[in-house]
Amino acid sequence: MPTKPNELYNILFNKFGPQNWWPIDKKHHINNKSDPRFEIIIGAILTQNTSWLNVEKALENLKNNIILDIDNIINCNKRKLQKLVQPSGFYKQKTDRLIIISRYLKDNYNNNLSQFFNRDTQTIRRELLSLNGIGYETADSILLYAGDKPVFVVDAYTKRICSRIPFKTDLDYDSIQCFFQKQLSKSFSKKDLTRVYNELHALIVVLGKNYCKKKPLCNICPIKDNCKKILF
DNA sequence: GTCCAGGGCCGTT
DNA sequence: AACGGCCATGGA
Repeated sequence: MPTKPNELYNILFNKFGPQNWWPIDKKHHINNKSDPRFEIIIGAILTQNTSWLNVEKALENLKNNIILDIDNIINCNKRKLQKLVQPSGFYKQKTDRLIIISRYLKDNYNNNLSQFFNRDTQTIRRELLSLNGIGYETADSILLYAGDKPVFVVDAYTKRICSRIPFKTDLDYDSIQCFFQKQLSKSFSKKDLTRVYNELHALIVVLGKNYCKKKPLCNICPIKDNCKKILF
């Protein structure tokens, strides 16, 4: 029997424990009465093909200069915003993307994220994907981690791990997402799916960062007995 | 110095 | 549909 997603989840959870994503700065939002969901949206854009360490530097810059909310992104001088975003790389396009989604949320939802998220998941997803700079992974990260929607996020680590185990799925985004959601729906009750998708994606990132790297560390990998790609 | 990171867009086949 | 070039920074 080939390894299945719920087994991957169990192994990684037992090994690494709960990850409690998405990482946010709670103090900032308590002190300023700002919406932590917006920081998740910002972080999802800033982390596009970028290490989280660099994203943290940009988020620090932002929080040291402006309270993290929609209006402050829109009203901030663009050059200044670019300077703050710079450590996360691709800073010009990322600055534009922050402004685009902020404008969108202001113009269409009056800065009300509860109103934005309190709708059909696929409708929200289509809207996010229509924005320049929001692709599948960014949209789904926002839906899962900010919107608390049962949507499985596929990233480069997920694709790499799927190809190595290997799972019985094609390796394009939709195929992998569909595969995980279908399989995990069989193994977990509906009320647990959001939490499971949340944890599993975070756990996959831990595995991909530390073991299933481009040059994999198969000999010490926690899933080596459930994976065919032994190459150390 | 080289490689890589929690992608997405756009132009070319 | 699939692929390549491009966008940029900082840590390992």
